[in-house]
Amino acid sequence: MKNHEIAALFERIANVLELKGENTFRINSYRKAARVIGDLTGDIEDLARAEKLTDIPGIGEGTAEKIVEYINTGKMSKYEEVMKGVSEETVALMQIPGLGPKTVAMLNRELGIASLNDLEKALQEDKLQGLFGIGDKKIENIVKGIELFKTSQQRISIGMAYPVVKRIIEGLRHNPQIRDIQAAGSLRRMKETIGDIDILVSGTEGTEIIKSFVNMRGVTQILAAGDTKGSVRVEEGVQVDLRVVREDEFGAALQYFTGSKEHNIHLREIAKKKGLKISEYGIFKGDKKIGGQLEDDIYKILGMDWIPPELRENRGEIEAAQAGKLPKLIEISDIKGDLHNHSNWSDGIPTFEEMARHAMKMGYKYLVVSDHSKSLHVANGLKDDELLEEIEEIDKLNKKFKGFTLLKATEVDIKADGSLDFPDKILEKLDLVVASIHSGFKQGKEKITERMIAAIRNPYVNIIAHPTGRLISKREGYEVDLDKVIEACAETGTALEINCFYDRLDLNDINCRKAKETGAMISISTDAHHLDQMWMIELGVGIARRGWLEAKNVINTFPPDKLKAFCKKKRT
DNA sequence: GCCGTTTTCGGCCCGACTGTTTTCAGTCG
Repeated sequence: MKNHEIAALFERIANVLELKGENTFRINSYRKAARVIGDLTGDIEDLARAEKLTDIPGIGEGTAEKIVEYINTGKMSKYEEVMKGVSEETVALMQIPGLGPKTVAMLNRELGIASLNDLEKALQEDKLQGLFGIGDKKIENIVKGIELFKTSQQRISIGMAYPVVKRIIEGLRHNPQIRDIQAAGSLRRMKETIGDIDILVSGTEGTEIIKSFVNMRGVTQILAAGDTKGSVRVEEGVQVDLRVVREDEFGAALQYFTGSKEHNIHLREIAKKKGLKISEYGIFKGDKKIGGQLEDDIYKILGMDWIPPELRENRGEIEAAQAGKLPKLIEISDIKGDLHNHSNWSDGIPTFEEMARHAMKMGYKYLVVSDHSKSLHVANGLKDDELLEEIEEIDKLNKKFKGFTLLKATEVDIKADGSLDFPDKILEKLDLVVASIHSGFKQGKEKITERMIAAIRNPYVNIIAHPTGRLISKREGYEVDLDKVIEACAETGTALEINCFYDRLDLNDINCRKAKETGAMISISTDAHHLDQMWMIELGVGIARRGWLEAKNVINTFPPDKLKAFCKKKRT
């Protein structure tokens, strides 16, 4: 699948054209093309073969030709043409905050600066002084920008940002000057990584609110503290911005600061065609404000349904909302249990009983105990007889519970040759089987795909855990043909997992949507090794919502009997 | 480069801030 390669090429073309001062609308169309191709759920080569490329919004004749050229020859002449005389390093300079295309182009033209090294050297030698449009302040800002670029490039996982937001909102909620408080930005959209955290407040006495915000526990550095905006760094290393807006503007501001940028641009285009205007202050007809207190105002006035934040990525949600065809997204309250957890029998901390009590407190009807299997020595994987013993213990314990069941399971290793780490005659004694890959990551794509499909075809395997093996910003996943895996799951009645652990979030949103479209079921599970990790189910539900999933697509929304029937069906 | 319930040509999202200049370009979210 070449989707990401092609998207990256268009993104690079856009960056270089920007540096070269090309027409901004042309640049934006390359960016848009890059974005829609990156978001496609299908294979772009299939679309090219079917001559359907121009059906994709944002792809016209010109772009389609370039895609076809790349698919057929492995080259894109437009890309090679624009890259002449420009280095990637020069283009990368535009990522430094405060340096845009105009400044980078000017520095390159006047001083031959083509890399970060060149720029730092020129700064040391005071060479920027006296250039057109460059004053002392600008130089100071470039120095600061470089520092910022070096230190704070990384986005953090939503799992790290989420507790920070909860803490801040809890801490401020009781402040009498505050009427509404709500996280915005990519966190509200439940994106898997977060750049910085945006929190929006409506209320009077902005100065007072900001003051209590910047003096909160956990704040390590105050970056700004005015009367409408405060900005701090917290001990987790992330920047948090708090904005105070008027009550009658809260909805419009929330809509605006939630984004995504692409979603908002599309909405404003629609508004413009209707003779309206949207800004962070409201929705306007001429000079007259016709809405903005509620977020719903904006969508309603534009003639569409309110769109859940997780869908706001300009991936077709606006068209669906106009047609009244948005999915009824899964809610956290639909979840009846967690289907992947570890106890102190393998590498987890809690006992069975502690796990069960915690699950009941969360309102669950069932919880799966799925300890590791024997090959995974590092995780103290269970031997055959230990698993049989575990089954007996759980059976005994279950007699104590009413309206709740611990389900007997394993997270069985899919071994390097595709066989499973326990024989079928043991697996058949379990309520449910989770299977996953923990070894042989370096095998080729074909081999890994084969291994997985062999596991999927086993009649006892119900869930494939963390299907791609990626760890966010630590490790790429193993190579696997996920399309084939999804098809095999759909065909056999096997579920794919959204692993909720904050550095996994695997499947991701786009693959979830693909699974839904193909007809494969999903399990949302935490892979918790500790009771304090079971809350992460919220992250998984967020990813599921981003993947357009409804409760009916997710097996752990099923009541106990229906879940059991789902697992049994494969065995018959 | 894309796109069309005013358009096949002439548009293409909005507002704030900053630093530089002397009315505005560049950058950002």
